[in-house]
Formats: sequence, structure tokens, C-alpha cells
Amino acid sequence: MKSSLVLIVDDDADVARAAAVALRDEASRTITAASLAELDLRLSAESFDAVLLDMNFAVGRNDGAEGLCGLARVRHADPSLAVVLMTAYAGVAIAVESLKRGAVDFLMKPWQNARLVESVRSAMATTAARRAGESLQLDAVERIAVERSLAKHRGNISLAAASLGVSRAALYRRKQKYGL
Amino acid sequence: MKSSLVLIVDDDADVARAAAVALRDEASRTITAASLAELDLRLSAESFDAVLLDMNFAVGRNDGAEGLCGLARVRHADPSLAVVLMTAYAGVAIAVESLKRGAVDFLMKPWQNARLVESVRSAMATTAARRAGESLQLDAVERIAVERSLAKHRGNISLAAASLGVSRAALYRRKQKYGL
DNA sequence: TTCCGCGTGTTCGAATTCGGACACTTGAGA
DNA sequence: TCTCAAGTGTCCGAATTCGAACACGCGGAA
Repeated sequence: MKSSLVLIVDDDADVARAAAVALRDEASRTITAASLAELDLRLSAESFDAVLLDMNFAVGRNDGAEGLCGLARVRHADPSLAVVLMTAYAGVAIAVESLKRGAVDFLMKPWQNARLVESVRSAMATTAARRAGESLQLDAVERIAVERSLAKHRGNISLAAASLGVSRAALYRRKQKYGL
Repeated sequence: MKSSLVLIVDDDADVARAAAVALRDEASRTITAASLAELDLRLSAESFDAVLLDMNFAVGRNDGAEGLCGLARVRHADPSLAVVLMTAYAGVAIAVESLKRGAVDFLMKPWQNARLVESVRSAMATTAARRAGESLQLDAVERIAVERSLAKHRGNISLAAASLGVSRAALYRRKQKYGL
């Protein structure tokens, strides 16, 4: 199996350890961070496949500002890295805000291990998909664009060609070339 | 100003009317639907810029299943059309599920008019952005791919060319061609 | 029936693009 | 210092691709 690395960010060491145990079958390795500074450090040191981030790891805060800040830092450091947020002080507003800012899932503490595992697994898949998509060969992105345009115009080559700004013959040749 | 059309789906006529009034400055026209069947009808009849969809418009249901179904129908009918969900029975789980399934925002009833307006405005912008992105000329998608690869490799033409599966000279020519 | 519009498949000379090769610069290291 | 590796800018014959044009099929209207 492919080696997978998950970053767990929580200021409560017991919680972080519990999460690491729950994920021991899913992630081949987990690393823990307890502060924003440590988060940055870990992000720059290694390449992760998913991040599990607590919203409230600053002492005495429960509005989630620290979590949103951490989310922003992760996304800035690596836009393709998927982040799962978790919190004990769940409100609809903060959950919605989190997802709108790019988190892939939002868990409530205490979590059910099955849901945590499923969420992290899905997050790793999202990261992999994003990374695969961002390193496409040039003719592959062309192929995808051609495919989508053909689908949109229901196979009508003339319309698709016009929409793509290409002569009909050119699109016909590409259709052959890519086996579409 | 560009004409904009918003579809409001709610089984309570008073609520739908209140939403329409709140949006009278934002949308040049609003259309109301009160059932899933009517939703399908409206979707196939006209092209909307945003949808405001109540989660609980089926009598006696409050688990949001009807709303998620409606969301799926809208996305199937037009994947680029942005949907804002709203509900009076807000739970974190249902809110998260909604956004993961592709809603762009999630509002709680009773809403604040300012938030409703802002959300719908943002949804219309999202729809416009999606529609602009899906009808790109073929050389534009190539340009974007080249640009991203160059950025990723910090301007190193050789690396970017290798990553794109193209000869270095070819990428150099495109860089000139697109003014990058 | 004939005609016409629309779409497809194919051809061919022209135009563009390819990629290997060469010269040059820069920066690191012996 | 010299050397070497890596990257860039450029050139040119070969290869590919372009698009206008032509032929054909098909469904609808006169």
C-alpha cells in the first residue's frame, strides 16, 4: 500500500493521540502539531496527504478564528492539500463558513471513529485527485476540453468546434486522435 | 444592468414572497416553485442565474431529504447553476452534507435580509464564473495550463516543459505566443 | 420526386509547429 | 582561476497541422 501521511493539529495531546490511534490503519504515519507555529513548521518540512485540524486549539477561544486561520495557512502552503476541520463547539454558521473557505469536511467532537476514518480517507483521495489534476500533460488537458465540449453539444462536431474557436476539420482530427 | 433571474423554491407562499421582495433589487426577475415537479418544470423552461431552495418543503419532513433531492436535480439539470439552501431546522450535520453535495451557501430561517441578498449575489457570481469557465476557447485552456505549470515550477521552462510532456522549445514558443 | 440545408468524412497544398542542435550566460564547486 | 552543469535564446530542415474545398448521406419542404 502507498505510504500516506496525515497531519493532526490539536492543542490537547490526548485528543491528538486518540485521533492518531483511530487512524493507525488508514495512515501509514501521523504527525502532531499543537500550535499555528508548529503547523507552519510541519507543513514546510514534509508533504502531507491530509490534515485534521481542530478549530479551537487556542486557549479560551471558541469562535473558531484560530481554526479558520490554520485552514487558510494550509491552503496557502499547499492548495491541493485537503483539510478536515473538527470542533467541540459546533454551530451551523461556523461549519458553513469553514466549508465555504475550502475545508472538505467538518466533524463534531467527540467523534465516531468510523466517521473520522471515513472522512480522512475521503480527504486523502481528494488531495490525490487534486494533485493528479494539476500535473496534467498538455495534450491531456486539451483532450478533456474537447471531450467536455463534445458532450455539451451532444456530439455535434460543428457546434463544438465553433465553441472551442477551432475549425471543424481540426476538431474532427482531434476527435480521431483521442479516440472520441 | 444585466438581467438576472432567480428561482425561489419554497412550499410556503408567504416565505417565497418575502424572499422575492428582499431580492427585488438584486434580481431583475424572480420565479417561484412550490414542489419538486414544479422545480423540474421551471428548470427546463428557463435559464436561471441562481436558485434559492428550501430544504423542507415536503409536508411533515424535516430531515432535509427533499432539499437534498432538489439540490441534486438542479445540479443534474445544470451543473453550473449555483444553489443556496435554506432551512428552519438547521443542524450542523445537514449543513455540512449540503455543502459537500455542492450547495454554495446555507442559510437559516428566519433570515436576515442582508445576508440573504449577499448570499444570492455571491451565488449569481459563482454561476457566471462557472459558465465563463466552461466555454473556454481551446487555446485559452492551453494558455491557462501553461501559465499554471510555469508558476508551479517558478518560471523554469525546462521543468515545466517536461511536466507538460512537451519539448522545451515548444513551451518557449507558447510562452512568447501568450505573452507570459 | 427534386431540392435544399445541415452535418460528416476526406483530400491537398500551404502554413505552422516540432525538436534537435548550437551558442551563450550564470552560478556552484574543485 | 578553470570547469562543468543547468538554463536560456535561436535557427532550420522535417514533420505536423491547418482550413478551404469537395463528395456524400439524410431528413424535411416544396
